[in-house]
Amino acid sequence: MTATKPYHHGELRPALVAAANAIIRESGIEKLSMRRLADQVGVSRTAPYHHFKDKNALLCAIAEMGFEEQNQMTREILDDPEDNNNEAVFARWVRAYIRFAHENPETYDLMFGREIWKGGTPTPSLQAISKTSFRLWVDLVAKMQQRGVLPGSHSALRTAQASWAALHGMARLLIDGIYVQREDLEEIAETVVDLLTRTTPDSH
Amino acid sequence: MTATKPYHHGELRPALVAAANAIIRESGIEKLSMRRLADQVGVSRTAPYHHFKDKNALLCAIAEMGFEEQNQMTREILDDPEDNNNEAVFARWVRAYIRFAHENPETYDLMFGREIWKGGTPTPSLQAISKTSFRLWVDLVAKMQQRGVLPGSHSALRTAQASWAALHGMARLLIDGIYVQREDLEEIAETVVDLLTRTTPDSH
DNA sequence: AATTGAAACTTGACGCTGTCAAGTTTGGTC
DNA sequence: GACCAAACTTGACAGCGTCAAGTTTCAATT
Repeated sequence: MTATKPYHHGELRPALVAAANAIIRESGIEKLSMRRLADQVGVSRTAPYHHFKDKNALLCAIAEMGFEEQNQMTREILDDPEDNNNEAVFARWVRAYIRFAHENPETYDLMFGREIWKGGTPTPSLQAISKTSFRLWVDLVAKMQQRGVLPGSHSALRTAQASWAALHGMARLLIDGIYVQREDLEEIAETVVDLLTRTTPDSH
Repeated sequence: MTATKPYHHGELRPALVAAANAIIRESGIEKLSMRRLADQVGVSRTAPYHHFKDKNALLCAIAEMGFEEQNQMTREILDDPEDNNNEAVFARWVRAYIRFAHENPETYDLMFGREIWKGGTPTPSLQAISKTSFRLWVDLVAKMQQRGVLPGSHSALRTAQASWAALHGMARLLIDGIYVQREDLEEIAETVVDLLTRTTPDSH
């Protein structure tokens, strides 16, 4: 084993992302600083700037990973071969979405929060993947409309926007802990699903 | 006019709040610093600390004002004497909520955002007024349930939590500008209202 | 095998931040 | 007129993002 640490780290970029993820997971985004991060990985303060233009760029990279994970999750549900059960798919997705937000609150904040989308400047690639992510959601909504699980009274896009807003609001409720006891969240999610999926009286 | 500025400002606290509000309105929360604020008002860096324990306390005070404004808005709609029109009240409230978020995005962020509720420590008085605010919302939801505008399938509390999540999600959509063109927002709001207010088939 | 150029990394510095400690000025009360 | 508490100031410290200039290393060309 090479005891003397080499000048070149060799795997700095992935190491940085991993360490950054660990920090935000354990201490929150506000505790993540470029200097602390560099320290943790064992390089000098400015070394990270050779792999990320900005702190913003670093945060975007983390958010991007979050979208990748979430998209994969969505695709699994969308492409489930033995998806005979019309009703359950939508509820399953909602549960999965909330679970993701619950298990990765800080990443979720980066993905959808002010830090990047308002304060900072989302990377082109981040914009791209978030767009893809939403498109997947629209697809799923359209499918649910065809099945009569979601009402077809508005376009798939509008319905997707409206229902995603509901989901996002719940995630925020969960993460920020306002207006809600954490134990109640599951029941609230159920309520949201019920409110959204009540098909119109003209079913048949 | 007293040309030589006196040692005691006399109205520092309100002046600070006003200046802080102006700063966040024009430049966003991230541009608000205690030093810049003090500078703007014309006092030394640490003068504000005699009126606010913390930066956090200052932010809480601003958020509190936001809740006061919003609560007054809610009460006006709740207590409207000539409220004959069952349907419209709910939609009106939703529009008002979204308008508030649209016109005071930075204040809205403070009221419900991470900065205070996760990062910082909400003042007791802020907690109190936000609780009041939510209670008003539950009251309105209960009223709407009695009128059959909102479904009574779940308790007023759950329904309020779920529907508020939808509203909050829309506000975030609007403010952060993700997944949505600003012009579409009105139509999306309408969609949300439609989704929530479709009364169940068992109306009578 | 030596040279060269780019990439990875370091140290130093600047201006910004929140806030603590200690000192100064002021207005009101006994 | 003395005194005290409140309002306010200056100085200081540690931390932040990041730019500029220097050093080390690796890999490819000659």
